[in-house]
Amino acid sequence: MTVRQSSSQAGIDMLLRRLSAVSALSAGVPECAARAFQMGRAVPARDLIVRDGNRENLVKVLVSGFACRYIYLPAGRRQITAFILPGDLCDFGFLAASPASQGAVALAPSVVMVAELDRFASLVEQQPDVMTAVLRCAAIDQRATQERLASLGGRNALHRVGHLLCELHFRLDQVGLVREGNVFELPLTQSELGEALGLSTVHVNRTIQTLRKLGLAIWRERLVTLPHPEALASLCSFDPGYLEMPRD
Amino acid sequence: MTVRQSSSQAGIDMLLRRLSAVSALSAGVPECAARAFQMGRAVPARDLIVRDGNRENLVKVLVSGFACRYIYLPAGRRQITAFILPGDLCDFGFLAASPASQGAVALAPSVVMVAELDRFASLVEQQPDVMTAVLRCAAIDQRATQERLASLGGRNALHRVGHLLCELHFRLDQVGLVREGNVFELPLTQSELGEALGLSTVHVNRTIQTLRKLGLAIWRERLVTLPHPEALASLCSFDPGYLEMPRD
DNA sequence: CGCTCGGTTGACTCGGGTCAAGGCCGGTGG
DNA sequence: CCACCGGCCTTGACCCGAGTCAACCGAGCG
Repeated sequence: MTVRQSSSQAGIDMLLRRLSAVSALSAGVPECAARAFQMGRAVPARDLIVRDGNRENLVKVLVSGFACRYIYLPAGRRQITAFILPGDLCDFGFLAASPASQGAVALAPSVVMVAELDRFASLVEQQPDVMTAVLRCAAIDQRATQERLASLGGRNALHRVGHLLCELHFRLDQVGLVREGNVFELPLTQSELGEALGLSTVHVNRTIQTLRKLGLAIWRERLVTLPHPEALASLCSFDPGYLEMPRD
Repeated sequence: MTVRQSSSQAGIDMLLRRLSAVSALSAGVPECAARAFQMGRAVPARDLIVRDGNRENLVKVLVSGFACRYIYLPAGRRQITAFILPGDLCDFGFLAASPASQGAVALAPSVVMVAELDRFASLVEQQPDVMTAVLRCAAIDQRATQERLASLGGRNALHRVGHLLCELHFRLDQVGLVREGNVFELPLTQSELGEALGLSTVHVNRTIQTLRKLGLAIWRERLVTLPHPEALASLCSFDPGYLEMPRD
């Protein structure tokens, strides 16, 4: 019972951290949100979180772990279109009353928290701030996709990898998941990185090594360290503007 | 006076064509929409339609012509993230009460129709169908971005160009802008195509020629002809699913 | 104990970028 | 009216970043 309580609370906390990074929330939100969402469910690595084309009428939030959205090219190649971090909504299809446009899959053992769409709708009705925040998250998601498009269109391998590391560092920091010394967990394989960046596994590997030799990023045993985040950001011309909402 | 009327009517028509391709609209929509929007304004090629980061509180619809959204890489390279066709909304930033995430610029002489945000809000209040349709357009826009991401990540030049031609053919057809014989206007330079697809101008040129030699696409004098749209679609594995909403 | 998966390395290839030059307009100014 | 100029398209020569193929290593696991 206590376990369920605390586990559920952790999920709500994470969601609130994410939402409040994006717009101010009024005082009643935590309680209302807690009523809308069910307890988190564990999802093993590689398990589907959202099936492509579904119509479940559920709003899903990643509580912990690591996930991604993807689409398949007919050639069999999988293109990762977005990384889903703790606090993030897994899919924004529900906003348009449309089926999920793409699948989402856990890349590491994860916990996912779910709300029925009608319960979420009444949450939003009581707490309009939440709607604003969610729409802003969707807008940021869209911008991040576009930024990655620009990466694939115009940056070389080194800049792509570095830029993505900067993005993940920034986003994880927003929800309090970066440790002392700019260290964070990155439970991805190099091949998955490649699927997101349009690079082969081999080349991702070599690029990581270059970054290590440059002293700009050390990635070992699922842990990434960025010794000089500003230097890396400037090398890859990473500007977090696209991940934030301007304060009014 | 009559000119204003008819010109304004053409804009509303185009918008309605686009919206009703995506979800059913109730009978009152045309009249309400006509009240919300002002008459179209001509925009010469290369002029800005939306300034990056603005907060104009305007909803803009492209009535005729051709436009794109873009972001700049610090290297100076411009990445085109979306093509805006007649009937399309130019920017979805207003949905999140956020500034425009990116600029939009006319690529050909165009006409843009504008609604004040509060007038648009009352249109949406009276006609909730419009909100659904707009959200679906935003969702489709997002999917198209992801599809292009997959193109840059996993397709070669021939497939990228062919796939984009298929997409434009499909979308122009949706709003009635494809002529007999699968001919449509494409007022773009090859360099602009390259900016959207992450290819150099030179290579776009060679690729177009290959498509012509294959008899799959003839592009000359701003006019594109697709002699065998199905053959091109199958070569590039173009599946328009991502541009449609499933019928309920 | 052998198998699979992820990371690492080397050798080779090739798609597409870059540079450079020439041709074809359409616009502009003398 | 013509000369000039700047976009845009086209072509050729050359080069390099990244893909592919192949092999090996270490760790976790049935």
